[in-house]
Amino acid sequence: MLHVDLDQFVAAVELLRRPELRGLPVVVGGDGDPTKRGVVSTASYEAREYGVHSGLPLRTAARRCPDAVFLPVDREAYEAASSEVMAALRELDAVLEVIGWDEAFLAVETDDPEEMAQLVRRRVREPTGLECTVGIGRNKLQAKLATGFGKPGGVFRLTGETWFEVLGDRPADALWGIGPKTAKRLAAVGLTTVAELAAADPAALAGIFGPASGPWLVRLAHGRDDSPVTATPYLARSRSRETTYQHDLRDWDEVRREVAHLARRVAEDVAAERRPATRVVVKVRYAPFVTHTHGHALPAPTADVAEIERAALAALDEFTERRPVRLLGVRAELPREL
DNA sequence: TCTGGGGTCCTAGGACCC
DNA sequence: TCTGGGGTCCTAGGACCC
Repeated sequence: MLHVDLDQFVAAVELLRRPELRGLPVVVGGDGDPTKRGVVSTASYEAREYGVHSGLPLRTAARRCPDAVFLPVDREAYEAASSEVMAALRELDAVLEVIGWDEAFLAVETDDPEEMAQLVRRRVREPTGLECTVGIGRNKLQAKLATGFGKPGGVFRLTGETWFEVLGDRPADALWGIGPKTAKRLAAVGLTTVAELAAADPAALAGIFGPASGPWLVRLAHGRDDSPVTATPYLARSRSRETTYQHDLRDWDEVRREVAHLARRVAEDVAAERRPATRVVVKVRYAPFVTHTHGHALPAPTADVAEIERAALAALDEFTERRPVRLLGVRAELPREL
């Protein structure tokens, strides 16, 4: 299994069309104005030296790195670049599973995976000008984790034999699927490293994390993963639109108008899927960042704009608090099969 | 550090049914 | 008349990922 991950993808796409910015700290996020509400999408390696990283508030990024060049997010440009990369990968003799804008798995049959990985890097670089890192593993989990050790612009292999040597002493949240919350709960029961988690009793963890998640955490720590690489086209389970407002909304009539607007945009996306929505959910984040959702199954599946808008407004009516609103969102759920 | 936007999957609790 | 047990569906929230 090969895991291909583009290096500083969003920033790299921007540098391709603005070569004069090469070598400078570049931060892409929001509408490019670091005084506004928004977070960093991607920071160039130069900006990362200043402690700027994805998810950091733009205002904080500007404080840490005042000389950085701030650029607005240009989704279409990244989607176009992503399509070029995936098209190049599709030329290879392998099963390709796209897992994001800038990431994919390749299942290959080869005696020399390192050579294959270097071929992948060339095949991406030649048509696109973009650099990537390739992780090699016996399964997707190993390959995905290997990539982190090859960054940037390298190749790294992880196997069952080297797994604990490389990862055993790392914190549990080095694993793909363990974040800060789970790491904290694990630490509370004395499990801080990957090796410690691997040695834990799956049944005991089932009691803490649930019947599926508990045993899965232990398998994860062993680097076990039997999920296949699937080239089957992706079928979205939901479509959503949300907006964080530059200034909190205080007028509930305006809140209603905004929800109606988001609902119509979601309905357009749903119609484009050529599948009806089965459920509509409204999200409200109040000014102190407290977030709630309300939603209902639709009486019958529909892609009708007016019905989805009506369902969203009905869900909004379940919110009785009239405090200032920071974010509104509308999500439509789609059936698993057509 | 006043914390985006678009997704996925899992869990818990209540309703409801037999 | 103070109260079983199993199954399924619905809803809200949590956690994680890119």
